[in-house]
Amino acid sequence: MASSMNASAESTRNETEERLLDAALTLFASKGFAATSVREIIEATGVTRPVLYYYCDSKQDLFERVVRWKHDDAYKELDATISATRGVANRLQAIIRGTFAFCAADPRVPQLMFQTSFGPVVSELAEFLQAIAEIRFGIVANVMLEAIDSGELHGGDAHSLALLFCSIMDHHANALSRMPNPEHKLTPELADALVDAFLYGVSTGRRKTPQIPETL
Amino acid sequence: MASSMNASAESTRNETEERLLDAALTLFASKGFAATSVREIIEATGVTRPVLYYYCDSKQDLFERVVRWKHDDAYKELDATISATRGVANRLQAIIRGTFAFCAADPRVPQLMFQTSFGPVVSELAEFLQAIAEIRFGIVANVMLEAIDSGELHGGDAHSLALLFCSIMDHHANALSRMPNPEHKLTPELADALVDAFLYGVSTGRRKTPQIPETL
DNA sequence: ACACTTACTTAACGATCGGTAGGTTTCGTC
DNA sequence: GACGAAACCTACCGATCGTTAAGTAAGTGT
Repeated sequence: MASSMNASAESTRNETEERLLDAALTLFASKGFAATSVREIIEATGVTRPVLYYYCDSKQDLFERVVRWKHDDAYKELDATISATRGVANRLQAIIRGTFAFCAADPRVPQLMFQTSFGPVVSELAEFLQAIAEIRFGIVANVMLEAIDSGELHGGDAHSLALLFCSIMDHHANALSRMPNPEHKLTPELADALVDAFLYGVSTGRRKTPQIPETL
Repeated sequence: MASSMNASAESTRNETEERLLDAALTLFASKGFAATSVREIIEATGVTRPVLYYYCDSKQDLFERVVRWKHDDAYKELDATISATRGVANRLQAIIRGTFAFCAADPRVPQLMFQTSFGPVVSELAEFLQAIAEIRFGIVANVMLEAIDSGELHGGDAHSLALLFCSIMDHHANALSRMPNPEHKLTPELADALVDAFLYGVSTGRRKTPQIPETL
């Protein structure tokens, strides 16, 4: 006892609250919303149940805070790198490198994030998660739009190309973060190679322009 | 009642059992394993709870049967089309067209299938689902291996290229099957365009060969 | 007539779920 | 040293969970 001489007290967030969020992140990321009980979360944190409800309104509220917490970090970084970069190749490289670095640093993040877009629908959370996902997608779609307008890209509309690029990026981030040592797999080298594959394809044969139909 | 004069009575499967599996598919696909209760399943089927346990050992057993049921259908079709086709472009086209058609015919299938690989880990099911996923991936990886050996593809090893292709195919199948009217979106035209994008890229600029590092 | 299987029923089991009422300690402020 | 807010506790709530015991009605073979 009396061990928590925490000098920082950064922002208004308590140390207990932080541990609660962190434990919730771990469990929600690996087991999902429905399969994770508040009892598991409080046991992992080392507090009693009313403490959790002292900091959060409900299990759902806790989940949303965990998602927003990590998503906001990722989103800010992404937005900053894009406005500091010119040219579609460089921008896509920045996006995917940043995403990989973020996911490699904490594999729980992609595991949480992607289960919300690929996993089962949690009806209470659907609206909230939809909005979160659209922010991210919108950023990429904007990059594509500018690149089409400037003649750097072709083969589909901005939405289709964004979906294609996010396919590649997200699927790799997701799949590799679930394997052992994701930090050795989600490398800048892989990121760059995937951008090249997106831009130039992997065929040895003569070039041909894809015509992706509008998906929206 | 008495409306279901189903002539087939195929195999040994009872009509009640079939309805049970179908209701389970609907619910597991949309809400996931943990969030779906056996009570919901039996209510949707219109039977009592012991009937479910008459046909299945447990909730887990029911889930595995539902997954195997649909997966086996998809897998057989896939395997057949590949061995009947030559050349990587044609084979990939056959794979993705078949997958899209299968997903468009019943959007519950991809929703169930992908939540098992991208969704939260259900520890009791992890091993079973891992094996299922590897069958599918292995088929694609084999196609890539042959195409690399024959000099049709470059830019990475078979495993990496399979991961890249599955990224594109699976993500589109998943995302579009969750939108309204998936049957109008998961079209052969989209399938073909995605194969082209995989092979030739979407850049207007000069060609360049990607070098995807090994991810395994 | 009897046994046996198939396809169900009603009624309940213990365990766990999310959430809370109400009391206690700690601590800065006046 | 009185006082309220913040941070926590014990103990319990009703609801729902997966699962089962025990019984029944209808057919089927002998």
